Amino acid sequence: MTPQRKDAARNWEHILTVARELVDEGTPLQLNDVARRAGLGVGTVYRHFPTAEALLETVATPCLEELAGCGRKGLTDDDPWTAFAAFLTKVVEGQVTDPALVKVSATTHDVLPRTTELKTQIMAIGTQLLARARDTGAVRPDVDDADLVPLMCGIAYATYVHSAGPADRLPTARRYLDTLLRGLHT
Amino acid sequence: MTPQRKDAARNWEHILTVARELVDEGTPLQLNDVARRAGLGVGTVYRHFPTAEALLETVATPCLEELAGCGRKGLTDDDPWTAFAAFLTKVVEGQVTDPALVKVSATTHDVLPRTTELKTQIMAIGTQLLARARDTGAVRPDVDDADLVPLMCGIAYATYVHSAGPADRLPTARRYLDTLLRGLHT
Amino acid sequence: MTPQRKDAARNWEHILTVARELVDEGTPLQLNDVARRAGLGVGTVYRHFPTAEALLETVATPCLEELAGCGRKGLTDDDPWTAFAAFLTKVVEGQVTDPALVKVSATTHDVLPRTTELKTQIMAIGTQLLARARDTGAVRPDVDDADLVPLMCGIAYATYVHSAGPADRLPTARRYLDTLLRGLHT
Amino acid sequence: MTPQRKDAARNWEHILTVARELVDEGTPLQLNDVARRAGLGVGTVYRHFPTAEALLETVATPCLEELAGCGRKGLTDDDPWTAFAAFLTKVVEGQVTDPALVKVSATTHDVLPRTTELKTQIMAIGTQLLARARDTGAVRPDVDDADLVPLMCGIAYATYVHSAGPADRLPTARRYLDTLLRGLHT
DNA sequence: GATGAATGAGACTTCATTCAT
DNA sequence: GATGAATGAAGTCTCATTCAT
Repeated sequence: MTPQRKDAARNWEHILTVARELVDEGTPLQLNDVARRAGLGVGTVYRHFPTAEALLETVATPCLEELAGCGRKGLTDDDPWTAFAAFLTKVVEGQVTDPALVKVSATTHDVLPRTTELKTQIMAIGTQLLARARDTGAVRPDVDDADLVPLMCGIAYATYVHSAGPADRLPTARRYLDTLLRGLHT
Repeated sequence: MTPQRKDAARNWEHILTVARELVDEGTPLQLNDVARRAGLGVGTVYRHFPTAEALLETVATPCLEELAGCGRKGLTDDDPWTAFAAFLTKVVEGQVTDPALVKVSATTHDVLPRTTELKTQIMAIGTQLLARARDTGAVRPDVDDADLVPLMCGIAYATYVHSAGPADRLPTARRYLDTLLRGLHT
Repeated sequence: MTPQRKDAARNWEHILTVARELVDEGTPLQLNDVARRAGLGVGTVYRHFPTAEALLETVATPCLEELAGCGRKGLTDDDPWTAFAAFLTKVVEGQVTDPALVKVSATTHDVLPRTTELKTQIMAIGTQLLARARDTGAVRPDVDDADLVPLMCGIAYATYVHSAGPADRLPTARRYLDTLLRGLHT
Repeated sequence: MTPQRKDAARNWEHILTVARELVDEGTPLQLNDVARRAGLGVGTVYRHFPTAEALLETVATPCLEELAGCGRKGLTDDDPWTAFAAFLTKVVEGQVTDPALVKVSATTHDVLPRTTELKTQIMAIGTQLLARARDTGAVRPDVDDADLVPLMCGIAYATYVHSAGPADRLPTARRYLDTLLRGLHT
């Protein structure tokens, strides 16, 4: 996936950096835009990322990887409920910090295999954490695995609707998640 | 608001019907599109609805009115918590039945005065219902008035992310809201 | 030309008043606009004035008539040069006071017979005043009748290019005309 | 300003040629029109010239440059009055040969920096030539620098009002300017 | 590989005019 | 006669994508 030639690799990185900036600004990702800001030809951007979705997913990939990592660590945590809650907190924090993550999470259809793979892993981890917590009787039977991602997206969305600026977001999101978790806890 | 002439009134209704369909399909409202589907000239649509937002808000208006009505009735309910919960349920059901409602609710800036008026009413009702419930000690202090709309939008969003088709939506939304309400309840 | 029925006559007047306002504001004359401002249906405006040009010419008519009147009086003036200069001054003052006049004067093709008639009269008067002035030897042979209207339009145009607002216009136009007249005088 | 690639340069020239034709025909410059006539996509025209004004100013640029050049030469002329008169003649001839020039001159707001620069230069030259002529006592104090551009535009406008076709224009304009100059001369 | 010019569909909007009521 | 709703051509502009250089 990562190109061979050194300059190509440099371009690839640069495009990603620019895309990250645009996403963080809330600007819709347009490949032309990215190219202009990156000081590259449109064609170059298209060569590296055939569609805007591909670019968006690539932008989101590191965050997805980090979440997967956190989740894996959480699986070794002794207290199932704490592990579960901590994981969801990570997810929500990620989504609220990174608009790319909400978009990618909310979609069923991915364009990059890597995205699907990571989303599957995260789903699986969520499923396990939920199962473990449920086994200890800490979780009510109201939700199942398929609800986790939607609920996290919902909290992120609520946060965006509520917040004036990026600064408010983290505390708001935590507050909303806490309320939800209390609802889930036995 | 509704025009006087019979043919104009018919067109107005027709445009609204078509817009409703598009909204329900999830298609972004474009006035040209509406015109084409309605078999009307673009100008006609623009005459009735100067912008897509105006049309969207008009589509959402009946639902907003219904919600306001329900809410007013809820204020007379004896049990504050039940009234509060019932109102939020209505709101979420509305949003999940009608995508227009989520969009209109999630925006701060309205183009129709009527929309602002209704949203203000609904907000006021929510505020009162929340205050009454809180006064009886039924509600934790985690949330305040400004959280109600975002949370309802969040639940609707979560529902859309989760659901395969419109059919799943109502039960899912209720389930999510119930969980949230349990988190809010003392 | 003037309609029979009293209400029709009233409408006719009203349309004209509104059109006058728009012209004075520098707004391009649009029959829809006129109708809206007049609180009348478009159809009514169209009935009275089939085209924007017809309306514009009608707006300009009183000024044209006044100019014709002034000119006729000027023909009886004893001093041919003074009469000539005074007439051109009137014309320029009219054009600079009334944007409709420049437009109507600058066009060859009129839509109302009355306009053509008045423009012809004014032309004829200009021709005579010029001839009389020339006969006394007061005017250089540089210009002929066909130059009078263009030159007056040119001065009006120069004035509009120069001026910040309507207030500056009259003195500027007079200054420009004086210079021109000095150039014409023997 | 001119693009690097050969085909792009060709298009740029072609667009300019077409625009020139439209301007000469008296057709208002519309980018769509230009594209159609040039057999190019609209986007191509927009890429080269973001607005109709930008295109119009680019069309006018060569004439403006030539005028600036003439003016600079005129500053070295021994006879201030002749130099002044000759410069104004050039200006008027330019405006009457090229309708773009009148429009660009009559506007205060330019979109291309180059246009502003050239107009400023020409203004400065006019100011100096006028000052020099006035210092020798050759010019009446009736006009000042701010009148030069409006007066030239006025003469051009008068010429367009007068003339049947392009052929008449040059002699007419010269005649009008001569008369004006006589009015300015001591 | 990199470039960025070209493309043209399509969205948005305005407006002169017609014609049903 | 009066009304104003309807029309749709035409203008403006944007943007995703292709392809010649």
